[in-house]
Amino acid sequence: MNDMDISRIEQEINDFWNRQQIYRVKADTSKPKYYVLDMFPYPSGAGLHVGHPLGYIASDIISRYKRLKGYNVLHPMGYDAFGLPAEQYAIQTGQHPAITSRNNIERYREQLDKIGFSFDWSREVRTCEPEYYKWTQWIFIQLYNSWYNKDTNRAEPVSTLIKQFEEVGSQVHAYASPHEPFTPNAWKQMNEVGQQTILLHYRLAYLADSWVNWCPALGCVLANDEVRDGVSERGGYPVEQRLMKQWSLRITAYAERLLQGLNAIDWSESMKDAQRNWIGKSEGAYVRFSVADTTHQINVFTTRPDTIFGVAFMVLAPEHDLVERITTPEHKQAITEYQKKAAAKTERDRSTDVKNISGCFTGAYALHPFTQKQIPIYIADYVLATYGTGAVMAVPCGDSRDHRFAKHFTALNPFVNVFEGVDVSVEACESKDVVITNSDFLNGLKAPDAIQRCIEELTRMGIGERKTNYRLRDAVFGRQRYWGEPIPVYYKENIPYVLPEHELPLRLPEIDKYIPSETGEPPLARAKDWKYMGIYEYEKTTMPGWAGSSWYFFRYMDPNNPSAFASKEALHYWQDVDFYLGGSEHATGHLLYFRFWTKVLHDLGHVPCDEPARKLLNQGMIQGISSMAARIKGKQVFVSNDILNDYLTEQQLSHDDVQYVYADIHQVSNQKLDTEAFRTWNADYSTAQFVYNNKKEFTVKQFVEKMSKSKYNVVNPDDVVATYGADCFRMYEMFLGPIELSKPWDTQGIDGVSRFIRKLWRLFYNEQGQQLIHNDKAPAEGLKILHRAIKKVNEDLERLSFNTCVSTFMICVNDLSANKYHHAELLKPLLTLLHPFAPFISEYLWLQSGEKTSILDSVYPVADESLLIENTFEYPVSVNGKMRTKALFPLDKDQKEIEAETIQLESVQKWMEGKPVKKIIFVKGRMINIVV
RNA sequence: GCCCGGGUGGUGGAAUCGGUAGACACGCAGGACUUAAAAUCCUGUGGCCAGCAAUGGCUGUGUGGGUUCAAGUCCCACCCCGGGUACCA
Repeated sequence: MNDMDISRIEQEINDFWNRQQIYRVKADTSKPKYYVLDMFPYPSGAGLHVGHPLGYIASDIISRYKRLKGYNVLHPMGYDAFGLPAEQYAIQTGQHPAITSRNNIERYREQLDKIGFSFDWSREVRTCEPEYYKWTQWIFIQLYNSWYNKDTNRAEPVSTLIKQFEEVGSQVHAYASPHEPFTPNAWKQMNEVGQQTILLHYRLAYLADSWVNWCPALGCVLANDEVRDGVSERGGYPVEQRLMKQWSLRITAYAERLLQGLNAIDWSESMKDAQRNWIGKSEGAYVRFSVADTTHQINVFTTRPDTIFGVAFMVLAPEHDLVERITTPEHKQAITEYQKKAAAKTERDRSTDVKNISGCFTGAYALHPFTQKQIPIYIADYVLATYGTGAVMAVPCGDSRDHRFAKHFTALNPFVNVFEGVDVSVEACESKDVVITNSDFLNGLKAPDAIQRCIEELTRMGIGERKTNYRLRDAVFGRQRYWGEPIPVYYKENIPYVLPEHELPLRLPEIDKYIPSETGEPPLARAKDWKYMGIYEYEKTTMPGWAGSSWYFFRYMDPNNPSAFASKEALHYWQDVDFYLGGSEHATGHLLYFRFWTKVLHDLGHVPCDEPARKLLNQGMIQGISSMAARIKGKQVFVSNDILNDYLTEQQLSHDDVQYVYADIHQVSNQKLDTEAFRTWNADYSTAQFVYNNKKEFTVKQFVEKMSKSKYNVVNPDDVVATYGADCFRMYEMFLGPIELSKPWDTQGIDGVSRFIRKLWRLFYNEQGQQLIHNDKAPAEGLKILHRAIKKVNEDLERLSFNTCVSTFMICVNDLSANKYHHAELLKPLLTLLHPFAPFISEYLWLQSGEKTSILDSVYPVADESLLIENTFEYPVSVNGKMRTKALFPLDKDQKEIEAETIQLESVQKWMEGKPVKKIIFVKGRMINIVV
């Protein structure tokens, strides 16, 4: 080959790898296993854009690196194929989502194949295939058939719960939904319906009422995302909060273990923080307040029982059960109106908007447990029904929301301040570093002591107790959608029963339209004759998007197993994920559920590991750069953005006369628009006139936003690969910056990587296409160049700094080129070192240099430290902390001598200005600082 | 609002443990080669000031304070941008 023909090389090497089936992996006990996993993509209709492969490239580098280091690497890929966009598309076009999903997957596969990933495609999974979701349903059944035993601290089969019911009745130590207590005898005498109803309160998958955003016009529940200003984003219909009976998973039983488990895994602290905050453990107390003149009690959770003497009012969530019962007749109307207003807001709006304080007095009063004083009871939307007990004791001096509320309602002023020597007139004091006063038996105690003392007293009086609360809520599992896993449940006398395992999968039935039924039921209600055994109604909701992704990593271990979700052998060999890579936006969704399911499966003895992923890396997003051309409103006149102001002045126009329109990113280079391409791109612009700057250029305004078709800023990896080759694309994505940061895609700079690859090529071939590589002994300087790179790349890969690896390769190749080093002893280890980043060219040059087997079977180079030892160091010399000069000293030279010589340096003397030396800071091999 | 990130030249970024700020690239400017262009190669390139020049000085990591012999890095306060906020995936 005369010169580098990248597409031919990539083709040739791809064929070579395919012939060898080089990415097929099997359990092999002679090697240590290493499981590298990417968060699998949702196959959207838009195809892959340049942002998707970022993480896949990084994980592919790790996979190849580990393989070269002797590990048996599992590196699979699949598709998270159930989801809303496909369903939305189906609603609009009538196309079955299975078909669009299949097409999208095909397109994804084509794109992925071009980038040279080492995926073992024989292990591909698709969550929407019955062979896969059979096992998602199977896991649901395991959840349904389990309860959480607080004594053994794990999930157990419901059979052990029934045994305990027979012995101790509802005294069993379990995580359960609230229900009436019962005795062992009462249990035994219950009929089937009664027993099943009780059991549902304990199952890890259970039916319960949950608050949802219900949109009557669309006949479905909406995500907070899909609701804006109280109306649906689609169509603008009103949305209300409604209680709905839904399947939920009892993740709260695992709150403490999910929290503790974080200590044992190598995830970033920020990711762990996000999960810790989400779980939201807080320690405090339950306190029961009686409602004056009634038998009702308001149970509140508080983390600050020490401030109980500062309670100025009570606040219930507008949805709280007691509201109806305690509101006095004269306040009824106002309360009902307020409830309606609150119901129109999403939970997010309610907790976000702290500036608009609102609330409504119920007319009822609670009694202070210690003073028996009357405390007014309000409802307010800042109290959420879903957190704690849905009621708070409001202490204006100690809580900023309560403080704002009190300031807003003059009737609540003045309020008691229970903190000694703290001014709370302007804002609340939330610190626990305070001494309590105005508080009877708590007076003089520090807050932490007062908390303990108060809980003791509440417990003694039987009106409260110590309580650990979690913000984490049970996960609602049912969706009013079509394109998801059917929940394998049927109803008999209104009691849900799960399908027998041997009848799985319960296939998604065909329906005529992908919208709710005429009666407002979920789409599955449209399925004709869809009944269990032809008699019993099936569950009509489907599973959420996260169901299939909560366990997929197990399926990759044994993807085609028809009789188990994965064999015991496969699970035992592959265990867990060693390296997991995906976006940080999954912090509190997927990553929590995936840990939860793993723990449940572990408790039930199905999998060996308790945590799914030992190590996690979050890659950032690649954003798009949008370009907009300035156009004079109502005219076909476009003005170069850099001279826009001058033009406007000249024409006596203002900025209001300017309208910016999108230009396609492909017509723009270096902020300059190809005006001819722009003109032909859109028929509307065919008569456009352009006002150029004095260089005859037309510049556009550019800014960063999410990559999206409608913004004309999508860059497709295929185009980049076609122009520059896969190796260059891979290296450039890594070169862009730290993997975990988000950054806009900009091809400025890709030429540098492309030049690097050509430079590498020139180490092997001259312009005439003659091989330059030879077997002479490499000089010490050459070895030093190589081993410096080996050391740095190894270190950087271990700390996942991919961008600096690329720089290191550039430095190495620059140095080798400058010295005209073409020794095989230098170049061949370099190829192996480079292989994870640039698999095609490294494999090609490897084979061309006479090797018969793949570079993937070569030995990864190890840095020889002895080659890198330096004898001297050029010390930066500072005087009073300012760097003034440099001085070269042997590294083994005595510190005293160096100090003495340094002081004598002319430039040092100059800056010392004759002042006496106070101190000399000497850090060997780093710096010298002279303090005068 | 709350939680989690981030802010360094014209641009992407480097500086791993508190120790030479700007590695490596892009871009730009100048030069070589060429009939010309592309490609390639060489030189310069944070800003300001002085000097013909070598060079020297000042300044500089979002803003304002602080700790330290020494701060991009640590602490306090603030500003701006991105992500999440429980039915988008």
